[in-house]
Amino acid sequence: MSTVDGMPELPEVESIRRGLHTWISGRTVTGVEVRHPRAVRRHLAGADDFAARLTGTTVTGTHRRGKYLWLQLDSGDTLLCHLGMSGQLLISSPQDLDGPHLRIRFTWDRGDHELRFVDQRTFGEMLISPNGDDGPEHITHIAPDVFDPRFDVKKFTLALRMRRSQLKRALLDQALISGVGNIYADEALWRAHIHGEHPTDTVSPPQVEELVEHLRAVFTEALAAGGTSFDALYVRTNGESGYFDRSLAVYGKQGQPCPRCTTPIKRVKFTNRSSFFCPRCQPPTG
DNA sequence: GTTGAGTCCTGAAAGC
DNA sequence: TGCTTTCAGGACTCAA
Repeated sequence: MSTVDGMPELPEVESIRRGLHTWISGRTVTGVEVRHPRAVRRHLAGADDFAARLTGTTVTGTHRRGKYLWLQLDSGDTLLCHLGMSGQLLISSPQDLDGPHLRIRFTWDRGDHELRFVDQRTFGEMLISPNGDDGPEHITHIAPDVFDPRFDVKKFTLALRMRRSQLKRALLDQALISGVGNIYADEALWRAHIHGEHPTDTVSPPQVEELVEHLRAVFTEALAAGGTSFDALYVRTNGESGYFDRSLAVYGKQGQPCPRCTTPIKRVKFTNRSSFFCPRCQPPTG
């Protein structure tokens, strides 16, 4: 059996954003050291340009959409970040050992702490993106998440019903609704008693409203718990692991009793990953 | 418009 | 025991 990794989803990213805001809002970047070029692979001008354009800028705000996090800079640009599978943003003492997966180090005008982008699997990345009317220009295709004031459940329902796809697949499409990953998709679908393979074009408006409410609830609970963690890959900005995994009902629980009806949770293959559901509470017909 | 396969990468687990 | 192979997982690209 392979390990189940806890990848940063919306609650984890929001938890990190809040931690970052406290530490670096109003601070000026004095140095950037890119330790691995892959960490800035989408910053096409390269690591040196990345460092040069950040050095001397001041952080004026911290923002998030879905799983993307960005720092607003006084230069008019944003420092955009996606944590990928295993990314961490650590507030570290300069005396702390670097560790093998340090990708980028930021130093600040107050030299008591530095920010470290640490990422074992290097699926995470950072880039400088111009700030447009709709946030960083590189993520204009990313839909609002369920906490965004611009999120419109009626529009979302309409978009879903116009698709000829399956519900879980649609939930993971960041261009349709952002911030939902494999874990919370399974949890919200279980709470809503809906099978992930339910056709999108026959899902009812009340079903979508209920699903969205469950997404908000599961995110809120995870955020209160500090994020989900299955192993050492995910830690908050101060290095503490989250612990929401104790509250998960179905994700990673194959063979264990459904918390509602005690039917063993099933695991099925889903586009190179896994889906977990209760075959009784979430019948395939929806 | 939608799906599926491939790509990136690491390390744990499985297989031999 | 120790080596090799397999695999997960998000976002993106490309082909069908």
